[in-house]
Amino acid sequence: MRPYSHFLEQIRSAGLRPTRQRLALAKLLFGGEDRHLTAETLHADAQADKVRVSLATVYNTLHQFTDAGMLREIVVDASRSYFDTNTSDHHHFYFEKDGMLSDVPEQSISIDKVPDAPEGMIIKSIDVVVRIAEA
Amino acid sequence: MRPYSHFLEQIRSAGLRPTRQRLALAKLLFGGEDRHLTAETLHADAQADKVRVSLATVYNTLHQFTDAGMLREIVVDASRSYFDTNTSDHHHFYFEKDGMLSDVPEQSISIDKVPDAPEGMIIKSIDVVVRIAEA
DNA sequence: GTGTTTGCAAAGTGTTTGCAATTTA
DNA sequence: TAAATTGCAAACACTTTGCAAACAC
Repeated sequence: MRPYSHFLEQIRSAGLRPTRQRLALAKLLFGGEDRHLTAETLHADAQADKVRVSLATVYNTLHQFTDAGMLREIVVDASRSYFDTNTSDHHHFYFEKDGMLSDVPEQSISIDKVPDAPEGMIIKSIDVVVRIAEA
Repeated sequence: MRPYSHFLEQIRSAGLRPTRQRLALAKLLFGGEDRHLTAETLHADAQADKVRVSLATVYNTLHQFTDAGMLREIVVDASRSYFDTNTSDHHHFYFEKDGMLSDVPEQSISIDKVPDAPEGMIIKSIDVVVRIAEA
């Protein structure tokens, strides 16, 4: 597990004050394996970990971390926001039945020929979602 | 413009009764060029066309048409549902600034190597969204 | 006539906001 | 102590639902 100071520094360099809540959430988010999450699941994790954080603060923090490039938002469902601690370029399987996300193994998909952005615009990202249903 | 009977038949074959509302919406949806829309925009179009339809019925109809394969739902924004009258396999540009969608020209992008679906599951679709921002 | 569909208003869901109290620096 | 942050509850935007009246067949 990374040292406490790592999270502290990470939060500071995002221009944010390392509050108890942000430190606890950063530890949950970045302290282990990469993960996919929603505000609800992170809030539940915090509670399970006996960390007192309001849902509003979870939302604020998720957005602040996303703006700082520490998280990536994944849009797969019209009614829930997902975030990914892995901000590198990769694609997702979305299991519609249970609302779970997982990464598509890097070598198993590839995009040829990236389209040009219209004049005066830039491509922010190319998001690929492979929707999975039961056979 | 397609004849009235076309829409009537299209709705019937979806197992739905061709009500005044469904006919009017089908005409708006399928009577011209392919289009991208939300419940709100379709509702506004109906009003502009002097068609009295409630927003609830617009939502119901969009889902019924989607289930019947007449529309395709496009997920690009965590807080709004988009639909596309073009149900064939193609990808989208999403302009974050104004919430507009447009098709990616077919030849300008291509997916190599489609990943395998996990055991016992099937790939329902592979959705590609190219997010566009101002330069 | 029977079963389907509509429209309304109410309820629901996930998310954001306003603001006083608290915390950080 | 000045500025940032938190938590609550209220507000929000979009969508769904319950149900009586209207409609299709």
